Amino acid sequence: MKVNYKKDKIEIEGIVEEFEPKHIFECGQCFRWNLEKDGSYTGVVKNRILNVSKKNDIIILKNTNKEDFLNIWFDYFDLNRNYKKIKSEILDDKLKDILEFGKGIRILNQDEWETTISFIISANNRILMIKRVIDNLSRNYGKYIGMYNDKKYYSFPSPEKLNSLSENELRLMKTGFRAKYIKNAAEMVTRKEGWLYKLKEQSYDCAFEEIKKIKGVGDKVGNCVLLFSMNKYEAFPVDIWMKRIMEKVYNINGKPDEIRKKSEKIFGPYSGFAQQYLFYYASQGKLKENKRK
DNA sequence: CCACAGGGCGGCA
DNA sequence: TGCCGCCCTGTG
Repeated sequence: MKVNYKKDKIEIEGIVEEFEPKHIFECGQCFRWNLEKDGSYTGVVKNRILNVSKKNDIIILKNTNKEDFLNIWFDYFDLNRNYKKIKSEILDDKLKDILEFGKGIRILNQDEWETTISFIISANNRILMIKRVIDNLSRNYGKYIGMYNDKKYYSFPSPEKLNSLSENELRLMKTGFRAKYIKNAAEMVTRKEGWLYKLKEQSYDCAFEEIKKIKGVGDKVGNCVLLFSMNKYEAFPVDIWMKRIMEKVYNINGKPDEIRKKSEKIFGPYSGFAQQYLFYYASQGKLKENKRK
């Protein structure tokens, strides 16, 4: 991997096979990246606005600088990890097409708090709605960061800010029955200072048990938070799509936790990566296409 | 009007 | 423990 720092952008060469913006931002792990007219993606991470695109096998980061690349983006995009190697570890005949379909997926290292709230919102919800609710929260209760391409951007609201809101105010953001869960999460994270951020250092089992103490965080949401913000790659979120694809491809069924344990036997320490390729494939409707053939 | 979508809770056996 | 009705909201 080679990084070139230019005046108005940063160019990354040599990882194009393992970095596909569309697949990274649309595989269901994040909700604050949006497609621009020119095919690039713009997103908000903490209090930064970043634009990502790919041209001629070069990854281009705009609206940033070297310092932020080294301090934030390198870790956020998981650039220290060899995805080619991971894919070769989990590759089998059954996964061949699935890994090819989702080529260039990377698992982002996202903020624990934002990820927790985002996936509480995801319960029994659709991606478009989830994005809308997160946008409502940020626009109304986050901090104004600045403009990019004539659009205004806001940070994700802090635990303290959301804790200061009433359940009804949260409902006005179209959170629905999840409002009380968000309120509970904000209370816990505000009250037990540092609690949420320490989970990253703990074992999967311990972190899983802890995160589920938040109302609205069950097995599926908890696994998402651990996988997408706490480097717990044995996490294996099982939703309806994962049930479908694990049954169809591996003939595995049962309760979510049983599916997770059986999957770990197949994929080992790389379960979380395998999950992301499988989920993306299934949720994009590729399961049905195979059925017709 | 009804089904249902990327779950989880609480009540009840 | 395990099952089941219910929950906000938007879309078809």
